[in-house]
Amino acid sequence: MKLEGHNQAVIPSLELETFLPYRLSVLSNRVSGRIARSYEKRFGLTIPEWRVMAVLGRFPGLTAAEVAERTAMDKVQVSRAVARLQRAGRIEQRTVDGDRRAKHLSLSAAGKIVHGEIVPLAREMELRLVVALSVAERTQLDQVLDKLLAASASL
Amino acid sequence: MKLEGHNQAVIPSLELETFLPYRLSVLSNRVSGRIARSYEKRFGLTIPEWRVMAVLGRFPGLTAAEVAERTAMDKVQVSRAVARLQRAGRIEQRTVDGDRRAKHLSLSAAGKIVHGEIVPLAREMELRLVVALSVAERTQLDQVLDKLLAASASL
DNA sequence: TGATAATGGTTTCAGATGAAACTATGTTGC
DNA sequence: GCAACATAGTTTCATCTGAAACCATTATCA
Repeated sequence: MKLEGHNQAVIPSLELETFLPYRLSVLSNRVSGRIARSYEKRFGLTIPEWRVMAVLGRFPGLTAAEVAERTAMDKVQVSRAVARLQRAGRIEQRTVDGDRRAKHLSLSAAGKIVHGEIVPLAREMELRLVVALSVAERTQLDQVLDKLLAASASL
Repeated sequence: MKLEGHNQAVIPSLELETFLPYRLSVLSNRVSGRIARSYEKRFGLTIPEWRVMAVLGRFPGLTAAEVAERTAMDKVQVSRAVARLQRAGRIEQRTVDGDRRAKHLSLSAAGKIVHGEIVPLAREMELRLVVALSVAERTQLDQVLDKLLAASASL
């Protein structure tokens, strides 16, 4: 005997607004998009280009493959970003004897200047986001993100 | 008098691996990508198409503009996703008298079947992610995400 | 050695994308 | 009623993208 007041089958539905992957996606797209627009306007940089610059600012001399690994970009993206950055004179490459395939990349003087201007800008954006959180919440967020990132690696 | 053991200027650098927007982006791309691959393979659906189906599964009869609003997609994306879904016979549209511009969309019978198969799959992916967290952490995550989403809206 | 495989990186090709222009329908104010 | 504007949705165009094919160099090993 049915207790429901109707005979419609219960369809499993997905509430996007409470679905974690969706929420992450909306948040991430908004934040990255916002930051990207600001340096796109000022320096004509795309997100991949900026990522390459960010990582080279910290680890000069990486090869394209190493950049790809550290930025979670694929090698095609890196190759194209590097090509554009070079045309714009923002990075330099140098071949180390031993392996003539690998290009060791680093920021040029001009690139360092751009890098130096964007970093505070990016940090400010991050700050504007986390001011919404208490100190305790920021710690929680970091820990939870660590765990989720680890879990996501083995999906 | 300098205390540092070197005279190199301190260059503000950005540690991508601790930079919140970056971490969010990596996590989100991994998760969405993983889910997307699974329904891409089985049903040939793209992310925008799946999002449209998800929201129509829950709110049949929405117009394209309303779908766009609920999914955080733009109207072009929705228009194209709808076109493809229709070609594949997964949604239906109906014009309500009153406004002949608006198309009210809903899943077709075939669309409902696909929808019904993907939802558990998506939920399982979400589950595989959050099992890495304690119950308390899940609550924290939800609250923190609420706050970040609100903050990100006014960046 | 020299053949085969592996690696670093680039190019090609076909499809995806977003911004802006466009078509069609509705609304507003006179 | 009708000119001007707003809205729903589509199309166009130029650019971006990822997968696979590709080239060059280095490693493996019979």
